[in-house]
Amino acid sequence: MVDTNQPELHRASAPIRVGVEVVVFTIRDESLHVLLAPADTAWHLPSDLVRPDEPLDVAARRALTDVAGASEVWLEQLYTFGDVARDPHARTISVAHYALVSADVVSDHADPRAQWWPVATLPQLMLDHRRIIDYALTRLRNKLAYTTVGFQLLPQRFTLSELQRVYEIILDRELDKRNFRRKVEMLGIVKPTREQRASITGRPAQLYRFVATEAPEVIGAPYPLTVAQSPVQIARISPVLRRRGRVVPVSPSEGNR
Amino acid sequence: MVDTNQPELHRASAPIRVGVEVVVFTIRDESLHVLLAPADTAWHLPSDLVRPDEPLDVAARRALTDVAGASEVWLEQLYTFGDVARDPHARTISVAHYALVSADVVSDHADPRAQWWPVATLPQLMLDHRRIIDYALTRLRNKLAYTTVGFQLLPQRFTLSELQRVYEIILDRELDKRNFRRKVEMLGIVKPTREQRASITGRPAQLYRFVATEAPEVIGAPYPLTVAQSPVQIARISPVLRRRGRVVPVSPSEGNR
DNA sequence: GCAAAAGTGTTTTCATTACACCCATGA
DNA sequence: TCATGGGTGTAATGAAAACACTTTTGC
Repeated sequence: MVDTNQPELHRASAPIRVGVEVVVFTIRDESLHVLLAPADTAWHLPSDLVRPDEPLDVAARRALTDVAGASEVWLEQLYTFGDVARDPHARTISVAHYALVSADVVSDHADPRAQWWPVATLPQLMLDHRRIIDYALTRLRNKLAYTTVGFQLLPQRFTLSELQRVYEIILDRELDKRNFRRKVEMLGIVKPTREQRASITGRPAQLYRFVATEAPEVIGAPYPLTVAQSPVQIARISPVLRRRGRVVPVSPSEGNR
Repeated sequence: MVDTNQPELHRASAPIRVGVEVVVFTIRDESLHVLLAPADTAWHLPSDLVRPDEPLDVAARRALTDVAGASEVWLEQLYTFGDVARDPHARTISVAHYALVSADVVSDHADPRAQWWPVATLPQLMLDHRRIIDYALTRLRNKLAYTTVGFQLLPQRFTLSELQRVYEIILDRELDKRNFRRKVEMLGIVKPTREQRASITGRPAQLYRFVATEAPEVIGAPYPLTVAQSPVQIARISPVLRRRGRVVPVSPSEGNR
């Protein structure tokens, strides 16, 4: 809150618990997976309560590390879920995050019971975690089209075919090889390395690395996106209009573009 | 949080305060304004603490109503600011929202000391409220280009020139009248009414109303944005690439597109 | 030599842009 | 009649989409 100068506006500090949840995405076996940990009757996202002396992202990174092992991964705040009844035990608001990891980063989990689940066939989930995953997936699809987040799902060096597969898997749609390569080339966001990768069969592929682009700030950091936007549209998203009334209940904001 | 089945993962409930803040935008005098309330030495956003028995959006709407009077307005969650030091008095995380209101809706404030400030010339602000406004503005600019939020800043009936002015003011750029009208026409998101508005001088203008479009869900609601996206691009945003490293600190996620 | 994946250009289509004049009204 | 804002169409540009064959390697 804010108005420490206007104590009359403030009510007694409320016993609301603050937690973080992390939807950890990776690509394995040609499909998008989410990391889940088992509980008694259902699975759940990596999560924890926020400590009084730590920022939200640190809590999220800790939750992630406890389950996945890795912590040096791309992480972004997603949305804050605060329904009164979302956790029947105690009023708990959850600052949900999502993370993207390369399959080579987290092969061995810190929590051995944790498992990767394909987003297409998720198990029974606790509380509102299904909804959180759905929203994270929506956000990921959106951001994939106008940012370079997709690279976070690949190792440092990758082939253009691998990059294209990332896009195809997440967007769930085939892309034209030549158009894709021309676009990536034109954007100047990859650079060939001196290495090639021998494929199991067929011609060896050139290995590329991701290369940072012009603008001063990092995707995922909002405030510095002062004026100019809309970078890196690799795949056009189908133009469908959305309906919309005049007064709208607040709910997970489509998120941020 | 989640794992009520794994109490060992949980730490004692933390004394963290949960607040909401609302960036209320409107257009007046040909520029975008934000509603602020005065405190001793600085101005601040409408805000309040979240009560244990209310959802976040209800708290936000209450904070809004207390200051602005109106409550039947468009409201969306923006981002959750949770830096440890953002409020020196007590650890307080703030679930920031933004609201769009038509100038005709809030002429008389509930709090008579509240004032509209042009976003271009804001006064001294409390805590991190400047940053919250900056981010809300970024989000608004982004969403304006691919959603129909802009209509929330207009009364029920409006002229196409008024609509165009909304876009020009927020995007801070002139738009071509014919191109703008063709686009709006093509999108089918406005419908002429039987009324006209006599302008102070010159030809009377046709009044239009906003009309909902195809897709099943409401903008601002994320999870139902299942697959298809990218509607209503009224103004193209300049194509600038953003730089991006591999590991990114979490910060106000550009938000959601 | 053949199976398998890598790599490479051109044409069509469509949306965005740029651009200038007539119309209806009140004073 | 004139000042003011409302209203209208067409051509040029540029990005996205569609489309098929050659190359390199291992076996």
